[in-house]
Amino acid sequence: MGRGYKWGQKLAGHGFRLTAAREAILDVLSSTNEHVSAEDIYMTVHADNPRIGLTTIYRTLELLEQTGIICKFEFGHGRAKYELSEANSHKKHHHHLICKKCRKIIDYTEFAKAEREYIQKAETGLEKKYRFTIDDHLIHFYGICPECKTG
Amino acid sequence: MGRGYKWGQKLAGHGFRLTAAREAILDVLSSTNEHVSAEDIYMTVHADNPRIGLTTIYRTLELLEQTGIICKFEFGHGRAKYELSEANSHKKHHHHLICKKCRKIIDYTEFAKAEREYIQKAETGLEKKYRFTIDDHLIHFYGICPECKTG
DNA sequence: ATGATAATGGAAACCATTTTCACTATAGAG
DNA sequence: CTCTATAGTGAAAATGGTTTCCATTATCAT
Ligand SMILES: [Mn+2]
Ligand SMILES: [Mn+2]
Ligand SMILES: [Zn+2]
Ligand SMILES: [Zn+2]
Repeated sequence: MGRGYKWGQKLAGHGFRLTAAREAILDVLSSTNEHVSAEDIYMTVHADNPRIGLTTIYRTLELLEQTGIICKFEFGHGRAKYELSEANSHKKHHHHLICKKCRKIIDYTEFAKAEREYIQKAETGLEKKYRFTIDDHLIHFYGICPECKTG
Repeated sequence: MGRGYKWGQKLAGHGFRLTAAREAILDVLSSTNEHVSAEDIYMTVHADNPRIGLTTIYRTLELLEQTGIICKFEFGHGRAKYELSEANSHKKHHHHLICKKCRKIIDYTEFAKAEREYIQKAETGLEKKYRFTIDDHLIHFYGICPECKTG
């Protein structure tokens, strides 16, 4: 029951195999708190295993997103970024604080109570009024980080 | 004091001219409630004035965004979408409800009180804890619209 | 082992957006 | 009004992240 076991189980549950490439990609995602791009992952994986191509990175990221193992974010900075989903990391449910200048992205988990209240009220109300079935939400705050203010 | 007057003033305040192309683009944005892409705008503008090129659409959208006249959204569907900013339309402050299947986007303005409470609390707290200066936020809810459920 | 299917990598294609560059329109000086 | 500097423009080319193609390889069930 090695490190890959958990992922193997997860993927098998969706009819996929845990290959070396997939494990390498999941390793990168598991061992960072950053929000990494396909190319970030490619470069890290490539250092250890140059046989793994960028195409496989993209394919795997799509697969992992479909199976709910990772989340994809388009912060509007050109390239998509990924992180392990809540259920698959020790990260708590969080939202993002983004510096408009340097593009730093901070996960914050505070204000959970106030957030739950608002989200819950809004979701219920929107489901009723617009007859949507809502299953996800996204909250970003934008501003200037302390480094960019003084710099 | 024609229709373009207001825009002329706004742009002049930033050192820009109100040209025919810019007015045409602002007309499109003013006369829709949808979230339109550069190409949407191009096609509409092009019908009346085929001399206006797509490059100018992109350039103008960037300019209008910089001057705060419009807002750009990257909903993650490949192309950016634009709408007049709050101050420049009769739309109220709103957020978005998005169908994951058909990509329909609904503006909602409900829950303003609960939202203000949460936003206010979060912003204050985040500014204090992370020393950011926050000036914007974005909230999206995702789900399936009624048409896509029955379809 | 064998055949069926899943996974892979490199090259090419895709496609929204940006850049380049030569040209045109305009405002402001004189 | 004319001249000139500058702002604005369009077509074509470039860009760059992502996707598709296709021939090859790995893996699973029999
Ligand atoms: Mn995050
Ligand atoms: Mn909107
Ligand atoms: Zn910053
Ligand atoms: Zn729908």
